[in-house]
Amino acid sequence: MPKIGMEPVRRRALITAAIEAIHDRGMAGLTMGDIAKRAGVSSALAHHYFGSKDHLLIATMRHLLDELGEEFRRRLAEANTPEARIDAIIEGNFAPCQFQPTVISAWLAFYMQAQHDAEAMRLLKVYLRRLESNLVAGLGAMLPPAVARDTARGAAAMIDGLWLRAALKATDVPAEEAIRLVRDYVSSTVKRHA
Amino acid sequence: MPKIGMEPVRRRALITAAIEAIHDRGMAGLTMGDIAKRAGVSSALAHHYFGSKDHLLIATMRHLLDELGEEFRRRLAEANTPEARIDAIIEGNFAPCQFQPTVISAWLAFYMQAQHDAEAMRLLKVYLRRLESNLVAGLGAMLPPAVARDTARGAAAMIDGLWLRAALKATDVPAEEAIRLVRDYVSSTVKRHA
DNA sequence: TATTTTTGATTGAGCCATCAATCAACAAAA
DNA sequence: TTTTGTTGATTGATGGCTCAATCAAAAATA
Repeated sequence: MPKIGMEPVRRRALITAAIEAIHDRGMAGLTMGDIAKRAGVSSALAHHYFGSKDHLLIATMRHLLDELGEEFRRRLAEANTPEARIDAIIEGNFAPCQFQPTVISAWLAFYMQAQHDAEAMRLLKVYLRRLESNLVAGLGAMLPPAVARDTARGAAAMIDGLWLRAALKATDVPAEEAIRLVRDYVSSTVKRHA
Repeated sequence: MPKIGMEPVRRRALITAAIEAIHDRGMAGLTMGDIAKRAGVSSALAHHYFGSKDHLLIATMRHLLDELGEEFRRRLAEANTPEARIDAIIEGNFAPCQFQPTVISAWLAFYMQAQHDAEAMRLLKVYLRRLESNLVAGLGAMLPPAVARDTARGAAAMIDGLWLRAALKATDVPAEEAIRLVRDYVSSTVKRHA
């Protein structure tokens, strides 16, 4: 019973399916057929909407960026003090909808892809710059510029590292603990320079 | 002009070639033919020595682990104080031979592979545990147990995150700066608890 | 309202290229 | 001549992508 206006629904479903497929097949074993099957459609339809596997992947990455960006926007809108803004960024990174095995795997794949795909690299830099500038903006109000930049880099690195580790569940570090670790790092640096 | 005793030479060359191929083709575009060509041999020879693509990949991962382990061993052998041991671990992670785009890409691929490959996961856990226990061992002499564990996790995460960022050269963070960031984090935590 | 036309949604079948893996054969050292 | 090193040719399977055809809803027309 095909209805009209299916395009956005299918695009969404295929992107979600791609994220899942990346998670449990890996980039090497990723096929359009598998993705399409997970989305409940034929592989031909996936090609119809995205043109090619590469395009679907790029769209998936863009989706990840958008979701995370939206998460930040929501939280930053309610943060009034510099401290609250820092917390918003830290907690945004570990929000339940982001801090999931499938999503983390997809981000990992994204990082890999960026090494040999110019568009992926471009998108990734958007994320990196946004994260760092958000952190610097918050920290700038509490620390000397040089220290603020260092701390932003350290915190950003710690966040990414905690993501990486969460991907494997090798050492089970739940979101709350991750948040606490980054927060402690930042707040102790701020206190030291008070 | 085939000589005798080629096996270790070929194995080495193929593994290095695999690391390079992963870096600039990605896991998706990785082929035995490409790897073999980079190593200057036929793809048949790669199969002859490794049996299969999977085996070659596992051997490559094992090689990465061995190299890093050796780096640690060398540095830890000359470290007498707890402080020196911490430094040895931090600096070992950013040693020139480790902190290279190709090697970092391979580690990234390794992380991804671990999500759906049991052997890769097993190997990766070896690395994670070794890093964390080395850090905890050094920090235990200077900090209360709970704080030592947290700091070890924070430092380990920061190290991995700095690696991740170095992979892209998006935000150019040279080794010395990375080392300084992690060291500052650890030393300021130690001072705070002195 | 009934009928025709149009159009978006969808797929099965299949082409074509690629690639992992195998094999038979050959060259050089021992 | 046995062993080790090596390759080109081959194959079987797989997967990206195309295409012609179908189907059902919407729009247009009578």
